[in-house]
Amino acid sequence: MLKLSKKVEYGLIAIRHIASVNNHISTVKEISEKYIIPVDVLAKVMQKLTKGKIIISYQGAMGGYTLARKAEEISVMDVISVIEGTQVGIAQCFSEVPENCSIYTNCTIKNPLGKIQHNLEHVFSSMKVSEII
Amino acid sequence: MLKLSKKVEYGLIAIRHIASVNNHISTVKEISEKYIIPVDVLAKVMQKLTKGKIIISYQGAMGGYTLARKAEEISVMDVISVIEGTQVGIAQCFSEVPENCSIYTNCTIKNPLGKIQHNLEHVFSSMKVSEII
DNA sequence: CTTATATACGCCCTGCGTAGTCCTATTTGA
DNA sequence: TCAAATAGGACTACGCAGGGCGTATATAAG
Ligand code: SF4
Ligand code: SF4
Repeated sequence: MLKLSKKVEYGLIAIRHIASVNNHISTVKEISEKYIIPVDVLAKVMQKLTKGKIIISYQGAMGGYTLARKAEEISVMDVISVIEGTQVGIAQCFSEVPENCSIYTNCTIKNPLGKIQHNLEHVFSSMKVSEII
Repeated sequence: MLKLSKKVEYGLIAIRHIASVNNHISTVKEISEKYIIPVDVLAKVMQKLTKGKIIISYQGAMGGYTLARKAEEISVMDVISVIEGTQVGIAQCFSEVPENCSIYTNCTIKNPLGKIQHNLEHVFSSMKVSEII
């Protein structure tokens, strides 16, 4: 609970790696071997990051990935939300339509939790990839 | 992912309820009916909160629960860690022995994540139950 | 001393999300 | 044409969240 998924961690490691080699093109194979990450899992993470416009993919031989923008402009929050796909929320009513929660109308803590949610988002958004190199 | 468990939400709702009736004794039945919470689930949550010294239980007829200390002295973090039992950590290496993570030695992001972890703990610790009434 | 009302606590079931493997298609440089 | 890469779907194994049940124990009230 409250734990980041391995996919997110793998994504951060990969992005940090690319940034650390001055944004030179890097392959999944290279990264997965260096950090001992299952290659298929990392591959799909990279695909999501590509779709999320965080990295750029180059197909074919000599292909690989580079960052789509500067490391200072990529936040941990960006990475999480792109990989996770769904809206990141500390509670169901923040990540889906509120009415999905069966006790929404009776819930007395959604407002205070909203405040926490806001603070959480700030923590994740203010940490940029450039700070983790 | 990154979501609070229902148990934690139920615990917070219950504690807030007891605080809102000026710490008068409240029963599981009463709370579960008022907020439409499965009674068995709430019961076990209350038992954990009792063991964690956050609330006090009174057994037998006319029994129930009251807070063990003032609402200003109960943080959301207290509730989470007592209900969750295990150490709350944003990543495996923070909630269990670090060596459990197979890539611990190669991991380049554990330090920055540690900073986030610290900030997170601060967010949860600084929100007290007295603020959610 | 009996009964009704509580908490205490263990077992089990079900669904879903996570992590991972395998396989195939497509792109592209040499 | 071939080899190296990305793209992406199908499938499995496992653990945990959420909840349902059954039973034991404590105690106030009659
Ligand atoms: S409504 Fe209350 S209980 Fe339902 S998800 Fe939001 S916070 Fe949790
Ligand atoms: S070591 Fe790196 S990968 Fe392993 S848990 Fe800690 S942060 Fe995640």
